[in-house]
Amino acid sequence: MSNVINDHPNISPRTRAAVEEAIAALGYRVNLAGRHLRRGESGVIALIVPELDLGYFAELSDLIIREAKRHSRTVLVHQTEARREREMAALDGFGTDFVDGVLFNPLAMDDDDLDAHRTRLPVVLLGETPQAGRHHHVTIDNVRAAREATDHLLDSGRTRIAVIGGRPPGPTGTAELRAQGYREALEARGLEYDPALVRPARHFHWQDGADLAAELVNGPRPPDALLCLNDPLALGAVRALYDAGVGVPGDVAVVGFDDIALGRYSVPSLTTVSPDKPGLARAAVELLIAEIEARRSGQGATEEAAAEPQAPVVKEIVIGHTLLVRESSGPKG
Amino acid sequence: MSNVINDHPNISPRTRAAVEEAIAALGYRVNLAGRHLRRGESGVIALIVPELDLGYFAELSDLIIREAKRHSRTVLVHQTEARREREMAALDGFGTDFVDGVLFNPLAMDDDDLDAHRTRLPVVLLGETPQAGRHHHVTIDNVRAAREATDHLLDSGRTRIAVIGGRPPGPTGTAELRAQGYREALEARGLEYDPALVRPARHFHWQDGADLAAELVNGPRPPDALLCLNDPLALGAVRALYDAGVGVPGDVAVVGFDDIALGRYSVPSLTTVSPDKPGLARAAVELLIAEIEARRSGQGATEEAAAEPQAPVVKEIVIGHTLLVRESSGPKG
DNA sequence: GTGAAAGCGCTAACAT
DNA sequence: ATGTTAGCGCTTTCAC
Repeated sequence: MSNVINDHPNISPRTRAAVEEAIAALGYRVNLAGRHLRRGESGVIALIVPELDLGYFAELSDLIIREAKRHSRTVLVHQTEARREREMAALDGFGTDFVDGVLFNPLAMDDDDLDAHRTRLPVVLLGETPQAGRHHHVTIDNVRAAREATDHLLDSGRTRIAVIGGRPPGPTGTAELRAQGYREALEARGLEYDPALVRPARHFHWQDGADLAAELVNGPRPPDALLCLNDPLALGAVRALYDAGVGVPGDVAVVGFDDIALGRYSVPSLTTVSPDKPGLARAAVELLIAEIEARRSGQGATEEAAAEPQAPVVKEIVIGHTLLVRESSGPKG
Repeated sequence: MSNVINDHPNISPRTRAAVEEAIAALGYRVNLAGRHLRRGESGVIALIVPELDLGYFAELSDLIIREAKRHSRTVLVHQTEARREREMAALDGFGTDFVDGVLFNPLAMDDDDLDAHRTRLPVVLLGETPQAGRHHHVTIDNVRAAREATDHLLDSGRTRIAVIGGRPPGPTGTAELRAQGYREALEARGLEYDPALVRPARHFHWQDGADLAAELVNGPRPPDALLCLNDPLALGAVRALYDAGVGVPGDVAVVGFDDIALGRYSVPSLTTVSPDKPGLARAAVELLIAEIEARRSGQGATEEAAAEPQAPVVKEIVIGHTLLVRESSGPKG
């Protein structure tokens, strides 16, 4: 069987035709197990995300799967529920064994965890801007996005803006970066930063948004705007405000992040920061595949080069974003 | 290396300990490619669904992945966008090659397609009640569920109930079965069935729900209730009614199907038919794995048995459901 | 330009 | 109870 040679070298047209006919006649299909064993590459990449039903990750997964297919790869999706142990396990454990590389959107693991964690696989990080990463990563400019969203709220006359899902500004993680953008926007106008307005969320789900919004509006000095660090939090908040008889946007404006489809159809429709998801999917898949191929050919190259611990070049790709202004941040009433 | 033998036969405790220590010391991990090639089984099953960001399928996928992991299997998720060609391709094409079996939720393919389609892989169908299936399937009782939902609307004083996403009652597919349940509920009370009230949807998305609801309430004889065949359609409809100044549930009641998380937090919260998703996930995975194992051992058994075209026993498992009554179908105002 | 053969890492059958 | 071995289907190298 010289048929497999088909893929690359030179072959006479007649033989090729004959072989192709035989293939069709016998209904032959390559056995991926054999190929995988021989090549050491399965053609499968893993995508590790917190949770698919957050909307954002469902949409992103879809785009990544399509993009991977364009490159003849299959995608295996793992969910971590944003739990640190599960993120660790997904990077290294069950299900990672026949995968060529990993696209990873960490939520619970921080920079230190990531640095400490040694993986034999190529990894591309999504949605974070890790401080001193050993891995490539692709992300939006979270600080700037949060700052723009906050500016938008300030421009529309809001003065007490709470952050739902925020954590004190710090070097690590999406939440901190967005909180930092928020703080910068306040400082640029000489406004006071009130830590009481920044409320961390554990799960970034509807329920957390609802609970935190209820707490805030029932508190001593209620806010007149909510900067919610993702759309589910924002939609939960909207629901809680409705229950509390608080008008949106009349009494309180609400802004989210991620632009999930539902925000367009909710009542009121949701103002949100929309990352360029197709761009993100494309960049991430291409970066990962490049890394996989680099390592493969890198191995065969110089012995000395192979002795190096890791490729030293870490790429960071910043994806564009847009603030979509919709009903939930309309004029104060 | 006798270590691999570990898995099954008898071995002395001392040797086992020694081998395990060596494994730990060397950081050895089994190579799945080798195992796959040798065993002819990859430990991966495919899950083929229309779209993850419909909420329902994201939640279901999550449950199925968990369930599969309990059985030491990994799940590969494919999306078909409810397009017939992509459903066909997913059953047989790229990405199916290193999979031991398939869980398939068809939307576009009908009974005939399914019967015509020959797959070498074990298949379990989800969410349908195919007429003369060659495959196992697990589903809810769609006729009864739709009938209960319709009864609920009739009980609350509604008289003109439209079906969004419905297709004329017929033997095939979820939509037809639900429409049939709707019709039965009407007939049981001697009410007239008005085909103009049954509106098919192409995509079962928010937008379709919004469009169809708008059409209906702006029509000559607007309905006072909407039976929407999934939750996204229902949420889209709610949004369109709000835009049209129609009160929910005051003027029009809305009911959905599938119980996606968002329906609990929407304004108003959504009455919906809630299938027992964990039960569905469990039954589906167990059925598929049983089938995979049956075929594997079946091959080795009698030569004559292997000559039979297909195992003749097709199992149908019916999963429970509940009607969750929430705000969107409250009293008429 | 084409065919032959070795070997990827594993498991199941067999020999010890 | 343990060690040895053949061979799963593919790709790559090498000989023709």
